[in-house]
Order: sequence, then structure tokens, then C-alpha cells
Amino acid sequence: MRLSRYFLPILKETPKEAEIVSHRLMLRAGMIRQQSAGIYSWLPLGHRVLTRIGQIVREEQNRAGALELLMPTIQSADLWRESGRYDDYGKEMLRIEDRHEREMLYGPTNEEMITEIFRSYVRSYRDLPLNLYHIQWKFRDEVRPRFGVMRGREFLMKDAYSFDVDQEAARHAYNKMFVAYLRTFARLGLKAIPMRADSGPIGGDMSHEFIILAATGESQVFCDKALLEMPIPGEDTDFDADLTPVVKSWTSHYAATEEKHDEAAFAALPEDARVAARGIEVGHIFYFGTKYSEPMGAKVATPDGAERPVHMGSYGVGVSRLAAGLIEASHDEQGIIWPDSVAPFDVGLISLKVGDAKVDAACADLYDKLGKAGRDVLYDDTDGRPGAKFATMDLIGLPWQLIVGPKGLNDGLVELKRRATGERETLTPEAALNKLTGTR
RNA sequence: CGGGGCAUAGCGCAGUCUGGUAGCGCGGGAGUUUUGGGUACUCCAGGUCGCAGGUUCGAAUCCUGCUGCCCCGACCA
Repeated sequence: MRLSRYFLPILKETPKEAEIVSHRLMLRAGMIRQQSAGIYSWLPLGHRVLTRIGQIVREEQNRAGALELLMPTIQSADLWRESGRYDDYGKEMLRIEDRHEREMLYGPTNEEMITEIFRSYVRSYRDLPLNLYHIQWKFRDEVRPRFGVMRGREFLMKDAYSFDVDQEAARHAYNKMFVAYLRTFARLGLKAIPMRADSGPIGGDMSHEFIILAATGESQVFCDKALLEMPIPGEDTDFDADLTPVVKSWTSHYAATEEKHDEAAFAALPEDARVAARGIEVGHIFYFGTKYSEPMGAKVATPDGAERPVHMGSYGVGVSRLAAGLIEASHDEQGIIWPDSVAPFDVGLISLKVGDAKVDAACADLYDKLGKAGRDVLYDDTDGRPGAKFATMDLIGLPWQLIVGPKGLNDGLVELKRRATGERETLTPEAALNKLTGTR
């Protein structure tokens, strides 16, 4: 993409409403535009990031055997009356009325709807296990939205729902998502730590929040340092095999949010193993048994011939929140530092002198070859000052900056800068290409 | 939902106390200059001063009501 043809409304100054760093940087980098309290438009740069995060989440859900579908944002109040949640949910639910004066709502979550889908087709335990998910916008009318997309009212979430014949099978479904989440967050370049969460009356030990560590996180968390160095299950993980050992290894170390913190247990750890940090919740998985299947009549025939309500769990990932969470976890004074896996572009190609024949030709060649090698390139072909160009690239945080100017080119050289480390390297265009198109 | 605050040009702000017909910086346009880390200068465009009433010869400024937004707390993916 040529910057001259792109829509990248950079702000030099920080809008005053932005308090936390991710919100400031998202506004300054032209990623989002607030439309109303807690409601945002995703501008092209932000949209790319959102899409890439969603894609990684999707790939890992699929790998774990979950099936993607898409449910609507608008739901009928009747459905929620079946579970009893229509009256329980309170003002956080945005209730609306259609032209026929039917009561509708903008879904804050989809347990009822997925249960309705399940019950109308599935009759036998032979069709289980089943895990259905979608990536869809949700709306929760938070009293006080804040921190940009970190805590908006409208947000993009991946929510998966598992259906199993009994609790034991449901545990396996739970473990699969547990492992999928470890992989997902690792691929996003994040250290995410599963922490025991409140599971309500049914969940038992089957409820975990996945928390990423970031200096500016919203809540205090405590954990064993060992969790930060734990190996991530590989691509070749067999999701049909028993995953209990993996889950056990992750849950056997101390990890707790402030609410569940046990000072004594934490103090029992060796001093250098105690990590007290700030965290951001980016995922939540839990088992809730027959909470919805029972009242909504989602039953299957079991091997012994009886009909029983299915055991369910649900598994959320805050996709739009992750965009902000990633920035909280990875930025510096200059701006965002995207991990390679979610960066809106792989390379920022900077022409230091637009109009100079040699520079133009070298840039065009590099742009072309990088594109053909499958790299997303943002080519700054605008007629601006070098300083401004560098500042913009640093702000939007592309992993690599390839800098082409007349001085270097006279010696047949260009400069390659790694955004994360600030390392610069002067090399030939060919060498730069090799480096950028080698391993991702 | 309790407490506090803000609303003046695209963004950041001054002007409001003490009423007299709106200004600065950044950004945008034209140009000169500069040419490897937000260059300097000149000129230009851009505002129903959040909305509605009221007071007054005259309201961004005083009064009343409303709306939107932000911050702290409680709550939450």
C-alpha cells in the first residue's frame, strides 16, 4: 500500500480524553475514531489489526476442533425469557423494540441463542462433542465505558460454546479450549497466564481467566515466575488426546488475581519466583453444566437410552480488547511496537526523497519484490520531511522500517531498522530483501 | 449509579471572574526555504463559541433548563 493512497489520519497531539497509553496511541495512529461513549469506528489501520487478531483466534479455534458459524447481533427477548436472564440481566442489556413493538435486544452474549440452535437439531449423544463459535460484535451498556476499546460498550468477541454428554466429556472440551488459548495468546506475542476465576455455583475448578501482563494493566495479579517460562503446546498438539497433563502443569503453579489472592500461599514461594504485576483479562473460559440446557430443553439421548440435558461451557476472547491490550504490553515513548503476527503491515518502506529518480526506482523495486514475496508493505511515498516520516513509522509501530535515501543509495546501500529493538543495519537492497522475505 | 469536571477552528488550548461582536500553537492549502529524526519564514482558508430559552442597547462571557463527553469510585470481556 502506498501511503499517498492510504487513509492514515495521524494525530500529532494527544486528544485529551485519552487517559491510558493504548487509547492515546490508537487515536494518534489513526486506528480508531470514537463515535459515542464506548463505541468506536475502526479506521483502516485499526481494522487490519483487528482482522489479524481475529484470524489467529480463528485458526486456533479451528485447530482445536471448534466450528465457526455466525449468529446475529440482534436477539429476541423471548429467547432470554426462557433462561430467565431477560429479567436478571439488568441495564447492561441494550433493549430495543422493533416496528411491531416486539421486544428485541442487542446481544451481550449468546448462550441462549446457541442453545436454541443446538436443541433444534441435535438429539443424540452420537453427535457430540460439539463446539460452535463465532466472532461477533457484542453490546454491553456499561455504566462507565472507558480506556478506549479496552472497555467499550460495543466490542468484538470470539465466543465458543461446547456441548457434551456429561461432565467428564465437558472437561475435555474445556481442556481443549484451555490449550487453544495458550496457543492463541502466544501467537499474538503475549504472555497470558491462566488464573482461577469465579465460576459461580457449578463450575468447580473449571473456570479460568487468561490475563496478560502489562505495566498499565487494570488489575493487580500475582503468580509464580515459572508460568512465564512455561512451554506453549505445539502446533502438532493432538486435541483428541488427554490434555489433562498440560492443563495440570499450568494450573499447579500459583496464579491469582487480586480478588482471589492468597497472601500466605504466595509468600510460600521462593522470593525470586514471586511475580506481582498488573494484568489485563483477555480471555475467560468456564464450564456451566446444564444451566441453560436444562431450562431451555437442550437434551440428547444417552447410551443408556435416557434423555439428559447437555453439559455446556463457554469460552470468550476479547478480540477488540486485545488490540488495545497488545499496545499496553508493547509500546515505547515513540509509539506502538506491533508483534510480527498482528502488525497491520510487515514493513514500512520509507522514501527519504520522493522525486529523486534513483530513490524512486529503488523504492519501487523493493516495494514490488516485497509484495511478490507476500509481505504487506506500507510504502511512504509522500513528499514529506524525513523526520516526520520516521516519527510516523515509529508511531504506527510496523515491525520493520526499510529506509531508502539518496546518500545511502550512492554507496548502493539502504537501512533496515527493527522497530522493537531500535537496531539499524546498513546493507544492500538485496540483502535487505533476503532478510525481510526469509523467515517471518 | 454516587462524586467531580469539561464543552470556543480538524487537534491541543487562551479568552468567561470584570459583557463591547473571537485569538494562539499544531494540523490543512499556496509559496519560498530546507533536505537522513516532527526545518524556518510569508500568505490563505477554516468557528451558528454544545443546544434551547432568558437578562441586556449589546452575551463565548451573566441566569435557567437540556444534551454530550471525560475523570474518580462501585461494576464489568
